[in-house]
Amino acid sequence: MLVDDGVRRLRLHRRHRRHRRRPRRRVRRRTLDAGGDATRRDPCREVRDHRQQYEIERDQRRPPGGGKHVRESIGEGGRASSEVEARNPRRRFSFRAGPRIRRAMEEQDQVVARRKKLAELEARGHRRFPNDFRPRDTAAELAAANAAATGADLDAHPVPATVAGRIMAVRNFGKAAFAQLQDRSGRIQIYVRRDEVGERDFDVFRFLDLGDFSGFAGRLFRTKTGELSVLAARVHYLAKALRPLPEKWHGLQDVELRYRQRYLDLLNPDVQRIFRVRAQVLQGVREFFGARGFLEVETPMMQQIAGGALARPFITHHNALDLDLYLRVAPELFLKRLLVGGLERVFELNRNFRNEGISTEHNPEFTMLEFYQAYATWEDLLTITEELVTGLARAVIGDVRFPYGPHQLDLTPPWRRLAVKDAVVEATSLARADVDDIGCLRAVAAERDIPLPADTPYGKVLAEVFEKTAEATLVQPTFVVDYPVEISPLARQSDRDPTLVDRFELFIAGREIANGFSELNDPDEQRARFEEQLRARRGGDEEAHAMDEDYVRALEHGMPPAAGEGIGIDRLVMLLTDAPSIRDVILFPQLRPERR
RNA sequence: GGGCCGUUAGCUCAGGUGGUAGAGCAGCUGCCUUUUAAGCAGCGGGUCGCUGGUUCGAGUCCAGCACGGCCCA
Repeated sequence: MLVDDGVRRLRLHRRHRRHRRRPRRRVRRRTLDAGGDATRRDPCREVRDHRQQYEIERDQRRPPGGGKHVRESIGEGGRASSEVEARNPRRRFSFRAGPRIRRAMEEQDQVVARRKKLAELEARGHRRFPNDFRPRDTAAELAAANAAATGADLDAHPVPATVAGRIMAVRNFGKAAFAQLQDRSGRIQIYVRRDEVGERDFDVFRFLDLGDFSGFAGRLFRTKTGELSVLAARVHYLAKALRPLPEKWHGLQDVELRYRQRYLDLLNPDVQRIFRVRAQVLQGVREFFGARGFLEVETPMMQQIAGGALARPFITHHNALDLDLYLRVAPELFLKRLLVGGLERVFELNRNFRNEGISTEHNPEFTMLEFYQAYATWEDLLTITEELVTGLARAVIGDVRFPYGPHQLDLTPPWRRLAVKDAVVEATSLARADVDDIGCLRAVAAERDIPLPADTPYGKVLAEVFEKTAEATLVQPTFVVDYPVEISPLARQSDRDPTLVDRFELFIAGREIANGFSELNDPDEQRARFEEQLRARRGGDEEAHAMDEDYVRALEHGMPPAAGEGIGIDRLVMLLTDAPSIRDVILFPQLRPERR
């Protein structure tokens, strides 16, 4: 019933399209067909005629609503599709795919060929997409367990093998063939001989394409060249790939396609490796904090006040409550409420969202580790950070020294400490005394076209100049310290200098990796800081922090002295995988909508 | 937001100065029972991102737009 309905709807759809397509088909024939009517291809045709004809056809093509949807009619079906339809009128489509995708598939001769083979399999009694095959072995396990076995050993004492995976390569000899099968562990070679698998299974193999999933049962042997392979006794068809794989040698190279169709990119083992490392990092972080008595928690990602960081939030809306909500820019204020509640050591490993530009270092959603420890100060965090990051490097790379792009990084602790102002001195022509002078800083800013509103406070000017001049020069791990209070509304003031806070940021390879500080737990001071931020916000600073009354109330109930830190997981994974772009370490990075 | 670069067959890429598009892989047909990007012979496959402009003629020159990349803000 459902299917019938779908088919009918589909046909309606097609009739519709044909309507709009017809004029296009005429255009195409005239301009592109090689052997067509000679008069139509006359190169001396009057241009004016051409233009007129074109405009008439263009207007016909245009749907009544306007010109926007002309592209719906792009890529008419042509011969391939009509032939297939004639041969197999009951061919089913995925009704979830949009008409554009379905049509694109009809056009490709490769898709036609694959559908035909699927039909051949069906005709021989195979289900379209069977799901009852269970592999017992993986490629890597077979290789590891039989690494020492010679060909003679394997022949004398047969080792059974049952594997499943995607067919990545076939070398065919007519009555025998070699195939490369890829499963989650890697690849193994399969040898299929007609006199071993029999006529029926050899037929199955003939109707398999590159990219298809299949299963093989047989025994291990070694080829002339010594490669461990499965001599198949049975061939199982498991799932058809209706579309072809990317080029077998180069893989997907088009960067846009790599991100848009990550499922194809992931067939490349080098790409898989990055995401295995990422998983290793997440697991490593959990083990690290679990071992130190931290509790993993989850706090709201939809917040009524987007607090905890100076950043522009995304806005969403809750219908039942008729309430605008923000996607969180940081979990900080909620994690510190947990300190008030007595949890003392907590961490959260989850996504933040910032409504800002997209670049090689910024994705709108990114993964952040934040952890908070009562009875600790920012200086305790430095050690924890060194231990965590070097531990991850050892686990993932096996060394604390490794290359990143053109740099050779050395994470051997202790890491350098550098005051913000000293970093600016190092990176500019300013003397140490000049850095205290807002005028001098502004001059540097103007020189480098750094926009600064007239009433920007000293601390913010300093931070801007630091960011634009010094950041990129901090290649080896460096804790930058002595941050100005104006840009740190949640951090505890320094006991030695009230214009500074007890805060640090970690830079590696010119990028901010971590940000931590001793927490401000004085509710009166916190309220004053929020009010200062409100003034900046009224002055036009969209990133200034909002007032969070409940958070102040929580502090009024008493928060233990504590220190907390955030570490950007994506950037850390970039370092550990030598990835030049954050998009390389995020499975599905945000892209503009696809338009064709 | 600005600058530079890219977009050609399903994929990877060629296509001096404008003359009507090629290769490899993949696909199809045939041969081949130990190959390693298997091999040999043949065949099919393109709105050259989109829209305009210049021109007798545009993949190629010009403009705008879309998407992507890099750099800058």
